[in-house]
Amino acid sequence: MDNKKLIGDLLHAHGLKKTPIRTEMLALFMDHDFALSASDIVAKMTAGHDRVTIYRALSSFEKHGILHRASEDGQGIKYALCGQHCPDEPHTDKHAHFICDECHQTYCLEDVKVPKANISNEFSVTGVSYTLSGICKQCNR
Amino acid sequence: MDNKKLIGDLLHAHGLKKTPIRTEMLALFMDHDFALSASDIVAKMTAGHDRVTIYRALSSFEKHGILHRASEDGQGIKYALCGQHCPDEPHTDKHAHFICDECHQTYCLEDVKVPKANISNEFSVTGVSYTLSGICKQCNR
DNA sequence: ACATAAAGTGCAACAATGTTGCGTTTATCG
DNA sequence: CGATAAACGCAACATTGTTGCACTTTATGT
Repeated sequence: MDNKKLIGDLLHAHGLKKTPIRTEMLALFMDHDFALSASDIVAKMTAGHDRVTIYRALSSFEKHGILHRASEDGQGIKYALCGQHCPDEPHTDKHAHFICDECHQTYCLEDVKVPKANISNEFSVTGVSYTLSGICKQCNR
Repeated sequence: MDNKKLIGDLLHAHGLKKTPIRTEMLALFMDHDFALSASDIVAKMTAGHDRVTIYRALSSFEKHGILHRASEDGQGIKYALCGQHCPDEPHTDKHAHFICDECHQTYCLEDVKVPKANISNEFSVTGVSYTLSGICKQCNR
């Protein structure tokens, strides 16, 4: 796949610069079907880059609707690529996520929509998160 | 309310010892209708106790089905009291939670049940979490 | 009441995640 | 090419959570 071109366009479309680090980061996200944390990325990058750079890139990507938070299970925030039509904050790409108890990967369940909330109107709901856990497709074999 | 007696019974029923620290901790949970984190508790306790002690008490309470994790939003794990009939791990008291974007408190929505998951059987689901966010009843006034 | 075992507490030290400030480098656009 | 804004790297720090070890307190049986 020619992700290089795709990534360049993606960055450009959001007014971000196409740097080697950010290109490699997005390539990593495209190469995995599960979510990645900052430390996952640091570990997978070819050259050893500063953690701060990764954190700042992730924040920027989230703000621009390129990535969304897939889970934050105490071992850090994991991000995944947003769908095609996800705008800047607030994100609208609302689907469920799955966290594996064995390998601790987080998967986006794109086809599982987050259920509508039915709740006392003392609370104003603006966000919903729906997260399943158990054993994932890989560990299940 | 005579929570003192209640708390003693609760601890005893789980084979835990009734110490001043743990009694005060549980009293704190009974006095608040939102979830508390380890640092919340350290701040609210009358005497300055070691963080480690609080962490270990929280873990113990969770293991014995006295507390459950209400949220873990990056600023730490918040716990809340379990319902009457919650057994030891795994917890079965499954309800939704609400996190306020303004005051950052977490509320248990005891009457909002967690929706059933409808998901590919490549994944084995054993846990579900359903968390709403927005503005809470206090901040909404 | 007393001894004992188990549970609970405190201290020190540590690991991991995430942030901020600041100076330098790099990409992009005219 | 030159200017500007974004991106990067380093140092330093805050917070959350853990572990090992020694000591204290609670509950239990006799």
